[in-house]
Amino acid sequence: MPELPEVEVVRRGVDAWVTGRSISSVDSRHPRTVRRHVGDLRHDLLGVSFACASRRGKYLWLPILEGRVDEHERPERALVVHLGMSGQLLVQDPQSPAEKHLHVRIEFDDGGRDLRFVDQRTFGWLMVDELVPDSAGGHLPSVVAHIARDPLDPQFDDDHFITDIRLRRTQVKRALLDQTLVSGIGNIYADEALWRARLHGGRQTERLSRDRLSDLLAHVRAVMSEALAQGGTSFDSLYVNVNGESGYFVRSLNAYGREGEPCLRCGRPIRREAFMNRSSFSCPRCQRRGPEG
DNA sequence: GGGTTAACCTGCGGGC
DNA sequence: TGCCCGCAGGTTAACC
Repeated sequence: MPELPEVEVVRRGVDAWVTGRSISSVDSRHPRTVRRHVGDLRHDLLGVSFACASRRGKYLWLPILEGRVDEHERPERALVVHLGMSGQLLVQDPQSPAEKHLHVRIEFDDGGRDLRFVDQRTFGWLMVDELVPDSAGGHLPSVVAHIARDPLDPQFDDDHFITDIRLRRTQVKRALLDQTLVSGIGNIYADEALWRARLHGGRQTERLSRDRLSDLLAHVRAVMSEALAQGGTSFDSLYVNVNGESGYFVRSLNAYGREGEPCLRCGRPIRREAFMNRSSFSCPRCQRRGPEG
């Protein structure tokens, strides 16, 4: 399940392998994968090259350089990628066989490794989109404009976030998963940050103090930074970096997926509850629903 | 208009 | 062995 740390690992890999190379062919095999794209992906990408890969939350994009690589050219379009739940961006030897769920393959005129979008559940997608100005003088794809900055973004405004989340008057886990409030957090890291902050996800945001929310935000940053350092979280082959390798952070999870196992702080069995059509994992003693928790 | 829910999708594991 | 069902969850359209 790619959340911010996993997407950042992929961004770094794509950036290292793909930047500056000229595209010689585009093979799009699945209509859902480019479903948001209004033009012809092949027509839009043939002959162009990519500038340095960028990311906001779980969205990744490769700015398009229309002509020869020129550091002074300001890209006006980008190839935007969202991995969904099971999407993978792989950098492969052109001779290696097609993956079972290979949906898009991009080859380069230097004959080196190609770029492949593989996705079992087809929740992921990619598209070419125009770049629009952001609030800080930079540019980002228009489809990403409604997404909030992520907690690892140097320009993330903590005070603004804490004010906004309290105004929402909703449950704190619901708010953490709302990408328009703060981006990059999915079910796994939401549960992990809440466990570290000793907060139950069902607590109402307007009843939490600014200090409590600031502490939660610090835990969000900590758990994501640690996961990033370990290459992300992998439960199976569904999440891998561009070389097909899994991360190791699953070994460091304290709550997610540990139903019935002892809490590493107090020893009580971790509970699983249904929440927003998915599962939430928490400690019944450390993370109480009441205001005293 | 903002909060909430269901649908999208495929593979896997458990139960029968 | 094979079938059926539930589960996994990011995003968004539709609903309240």
